[in-house]
Amino acid sequence: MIACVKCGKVENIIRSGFVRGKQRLFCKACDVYFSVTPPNPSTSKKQHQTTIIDVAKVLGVAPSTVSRALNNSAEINENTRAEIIRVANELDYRPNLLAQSLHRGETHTIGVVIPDIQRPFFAGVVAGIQKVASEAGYRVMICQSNESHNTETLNVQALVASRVDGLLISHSQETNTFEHVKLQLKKGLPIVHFDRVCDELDTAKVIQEDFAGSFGLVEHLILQGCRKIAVFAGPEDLLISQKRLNGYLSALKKYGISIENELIFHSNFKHEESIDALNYWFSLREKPDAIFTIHYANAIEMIVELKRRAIKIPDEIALAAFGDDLLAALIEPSLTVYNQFPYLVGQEAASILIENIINKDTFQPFTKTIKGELIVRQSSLKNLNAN
Amino acid sequence: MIACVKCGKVENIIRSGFVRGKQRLFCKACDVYFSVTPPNPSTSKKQHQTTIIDVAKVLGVAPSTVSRALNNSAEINENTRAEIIRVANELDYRPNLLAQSLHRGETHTIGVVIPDIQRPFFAGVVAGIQKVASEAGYRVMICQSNESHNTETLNVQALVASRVDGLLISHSQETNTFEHVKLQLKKGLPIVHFDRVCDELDTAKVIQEDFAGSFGLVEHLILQGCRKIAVFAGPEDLLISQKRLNGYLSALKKYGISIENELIFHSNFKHEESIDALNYWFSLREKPDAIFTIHYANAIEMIVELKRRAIKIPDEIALAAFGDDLLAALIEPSLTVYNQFPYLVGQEAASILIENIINKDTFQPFTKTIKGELIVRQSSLKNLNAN
DNA sequence: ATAACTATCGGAAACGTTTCCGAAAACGAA
DNA sequence: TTCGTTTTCGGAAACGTTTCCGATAGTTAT
Repeated sequence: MIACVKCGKVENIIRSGFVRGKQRLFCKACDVYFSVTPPNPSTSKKQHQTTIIDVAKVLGVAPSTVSRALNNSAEINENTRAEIIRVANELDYRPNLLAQSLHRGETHTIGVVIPDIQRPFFAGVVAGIQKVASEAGYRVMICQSNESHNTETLNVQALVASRVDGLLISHSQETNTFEHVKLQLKKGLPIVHFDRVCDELDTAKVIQEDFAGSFGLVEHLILQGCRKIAVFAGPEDLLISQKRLNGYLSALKKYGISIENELIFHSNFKHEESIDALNYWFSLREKPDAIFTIHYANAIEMIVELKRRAIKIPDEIALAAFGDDLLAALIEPSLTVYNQFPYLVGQEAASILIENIINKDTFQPFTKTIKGELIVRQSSLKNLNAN
Repeated sequence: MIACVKCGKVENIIRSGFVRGKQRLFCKACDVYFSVTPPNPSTSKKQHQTTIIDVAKVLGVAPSTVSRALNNSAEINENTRAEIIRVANELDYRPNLLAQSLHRGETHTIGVVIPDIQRPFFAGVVAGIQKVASEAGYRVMICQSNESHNTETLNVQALVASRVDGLLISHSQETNTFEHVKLQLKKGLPIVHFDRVCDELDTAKVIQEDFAGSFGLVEHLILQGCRKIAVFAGPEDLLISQKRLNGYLSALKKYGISIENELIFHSNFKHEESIDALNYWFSLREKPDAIFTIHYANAIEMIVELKRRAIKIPDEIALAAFGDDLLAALIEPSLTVYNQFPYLVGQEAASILIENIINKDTFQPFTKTIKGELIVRQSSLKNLNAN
């Protein structure tokens, strides 16, 4: 028979139901309800990371004293501090950043949303981001959208839940509405866009010379004597595709070359589409004498296919592409490209975001353009080959 | 004149020093000390992420009620739950994972330490890791050691401070002592090694067939008629280099080919060393007729250099390498390789780690070997070219 | 009417860390 | 000795969330 938790007597106890799998009792004398608590299971000493409380116990001081010692406070005796630091090192104390960040209201973590880490451009950007972040004492949390708007939205939500101090975003191909970003911007979260930016949001941006780079590549093809230049573009909604396409159109216009719609092929950058475009263009009565792809991987795919068809590059058809990689230099013929300097893009983006985080109240969003470089290689050198 | 905080009188007040930039006062009547607190600065309503407390205030319920509603508790009325969920969505409530993880004692985050994200092998591994982790509800935090033992140690410490639930580690080239990992293992942190593992630690491991892959590549070269096969190895301390070198040695032995020390070149995988090795080998009285590199990037570098020297591959010298990439297939001559399937390595490693995290008390470390694939390409096909 | 049960809400305390404050001892000046 | 200062420690409360418990109203069975 169970005794009352208040008076200790058993004669006035009646049952009062089962709640949460446990018998509840009522003492009529005291007007008190209570549960029958099972015997305390042996709380085995569980392995865990050392806490400030563990260090404090070893030394017989308060946790606040340990904290002061480890954090350059003036209100700690130097001998006490040295002793605390000694024990903390002995016990391999590592601050719990969860607790620390919860208290401080900042995590020193920046979230990065990119389409695909396996793409050399984005791997390069991430490397640049990590370099700058690391030097500024920030961690980096990377998410991949895999070109899906929905995944991108989930990524943003997960990073917000992790309470990142700021976001670096390069949008997925699919993303054409931006509520998920707008909402966080409104809440005051620092956000910097890079590469695939969004013109309707007042964020800082790091972009490349999409227009000028494109213009320069097409101009170079024109100066090589090309007159029927086909362009393999991306989705019509994708801002960088629009800009690069405009550079193409502008170069044609400058040199008085008429624009032919059948030479403009819109795609989702897929391999099969590279082949489709080639098939289409080579079925025309007048074939193109040059191809410009706005994403270099498609140019690689086309080089492989043209070589398979024994079509001579650049004699029969020249190639030029936006973006660079070691492969572009080593494939034969080597590919004429516009190098975007992804590592530098990453560095700039991280640098601007950190400035935004630190000077949150005064930061004014701006756009930083990273100047790329036209690299002429074998794939477009028609005149040289004419010798 | 300031009044006593206790009795409200001013006549018994004396000064009692300056502490923390503020005047302290003493009331002789009450025997009470206090500071002069400056007027409360206007606490402007600061923008922040919505908390459970915000939702609770809107509805006039307790925070614990909101928590119960959002977490499938049985002790919440369905109407109350629906109302709370409605308001939470309206206010875009996102759980604060810092607080949640602090309470639950787990972060659902796994830490990954790799040498370099820009290396396609590791980018592929990371992609595989992220796939499995994401499906299991885990986040991934990636750190790069940049082949430095010290940076690797700092990475581990940072991840521990972030209270990751487990670690996936591929060691840097420099790392030859493992105290930093042993310490965390002793604290019960789940750890899985992949690729560059450590044999002295009782962790689960995901490895490739270093020996067998190497053996197969060298055997293939021998069957192509090569008899003076040079090997471009890594640092002597690096375990994967040792294993791949052993595969080389074993294949030579199987076919009764004597081992010549000048054909074994140890390096740190640097580009300049690729050139150094070629210079050395071509200065020998008897030049090698094949080269096996244990890291494919060096083979690429050598192909470029040999072509520059107008040395015919594979007629004069064949090449084969450990590791694969698109570039290996597209360079000319295309490179014979052992493909390690990095994405699969990443998937397996993440899968094992998550199992370790979930079944922490019963998990037994084991080693999983990922079977790779020998891919014969142009760089080693001597017999075919003899026609 | 009494006993026993169920449903569901609010409050308290925990997680680890930080920072503010008072307490109290020590010191220096008048 | 009194007044005024400095040093430095411990305690309390905050950060956001979760989970345990009791409180209390309602329901059912005897």
